[in-house]
Amino acid sequence: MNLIEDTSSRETSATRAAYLSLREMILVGDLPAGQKLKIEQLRTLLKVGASPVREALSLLTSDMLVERIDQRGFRAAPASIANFEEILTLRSTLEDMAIRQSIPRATPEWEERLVLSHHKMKRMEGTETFEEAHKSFHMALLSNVDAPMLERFCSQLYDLNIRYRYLAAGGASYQNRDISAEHEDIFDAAVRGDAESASIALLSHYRLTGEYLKTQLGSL
Amino acid sequence: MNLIEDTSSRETSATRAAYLSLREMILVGDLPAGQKLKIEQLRTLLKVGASPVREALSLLTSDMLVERIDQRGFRAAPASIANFEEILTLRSTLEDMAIRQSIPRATPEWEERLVLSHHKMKRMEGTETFEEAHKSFHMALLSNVDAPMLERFCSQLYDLNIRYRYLAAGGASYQNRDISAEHEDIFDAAVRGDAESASIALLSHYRLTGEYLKTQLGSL
DNA sequence: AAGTCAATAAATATCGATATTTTGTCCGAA
DNA sequence: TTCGGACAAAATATCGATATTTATTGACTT
Repeated sequence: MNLIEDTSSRETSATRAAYLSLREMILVGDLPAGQKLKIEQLRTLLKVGASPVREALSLLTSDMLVERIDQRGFRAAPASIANFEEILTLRSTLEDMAIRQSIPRATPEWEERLVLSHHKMKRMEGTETFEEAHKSFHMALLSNVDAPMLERFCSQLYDLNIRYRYLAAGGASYQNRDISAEHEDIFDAAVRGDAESASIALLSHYRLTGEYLKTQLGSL
Repeated sequence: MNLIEDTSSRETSATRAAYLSLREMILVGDLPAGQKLKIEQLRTLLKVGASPVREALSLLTSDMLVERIDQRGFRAAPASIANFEEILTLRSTLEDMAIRQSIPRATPEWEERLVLSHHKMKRMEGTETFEEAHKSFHMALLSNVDAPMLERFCSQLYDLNIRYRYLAAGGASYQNRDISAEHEDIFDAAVRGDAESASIALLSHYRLTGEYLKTQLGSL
């Protein structure tokens, strides 16, 4: 009897499931930066064998979220102010490059993607799925660049940055800024086809967020 | 009795050995771009179990030398002119950034590293270890940048580029250029502390190599 | 003859057990 | 007390076997 996949069937491989779980746990801080990641411990936590766990951890080294020390296992990538600043610098350079390539190639489909993701992001403000929508918006901005590796780098760096947002979230998170307005500026310039303004607004957005986060990250 | 490691003892883990072998095979083209990489086949070739092979392949996806398709195994990353051009563009941007940070931070140690690697590279001209020395020289130029991720990106992109050199090596490899002189220019500017000139010379070196390689890559 | 579906073959993914290496601890000698 | 060094415990790395999934073949229907 071929049971229709309704409840318990596997959507994907155990490795992929483990990869996604571990990644999320590292991003939000359930697995703190620098922590040793013991195979056996994760094996029981994720209810899979050692092989998928090891493979997932190996894949996470791609994303620079996990460090692998030969013969000595894995650990969650350490966090530091210096690392945060490097992420910020690289992100600024690469996203600048990407958005300046993306906007001039504007197509109706791209504009629609942009409008939609911007709308969804505004709708999600304050909810727990905002993070996801926020990333979608930022990636949509760059999604028209015909450069897969550049996109991948930007996505990686975006994720690395998220971790620091969660790390900073402990402090009083009141910000003296109107973030929606910043997004609006980027969005407007992009739709208008003004790559120069869009890039400036985007980088300003990152710089301001970066400076704010740094004040909250004294603990590092 | 603690036998000194002389013949058969393992230098490192099986995974690391497999990783290095596979990487080399992909770089030089023994495993052609786009080819399916079957576990069993590699398992017997490398004389290790399936786990280290899978783990090595997972690690190689970090380097963008291997693609992983869930539930459908691995394949050597495809090659194309577009990919080659993207590598060239990213490399130019990132190495420009790196060398401009690296040179102003010059220290005696760094200068010595540079002099040494440059000397070794000249000595190796025409030999089979030239590739290695060439990479060492280029990495030494950037090695003074206090930005681990940037260094890693540059190193990755360098390796990706190597593959195209091997792909192009079939054609008549006569080049109407004096490559030693180009290296000399970069080296002199770097030692002199002239980041601007060094960057210009470096990027010119990459651009010229890129244009030459493109003429040899018609087959893609 | 083309397309579909079932049966077979091949390859991937995963598990459980074991070997190897690293880490931690305790004891004795300087 | 401290520094090594052996022993014990823990964790990693690896293997071999098996379960799942995907790819292939070939008969059967239209």
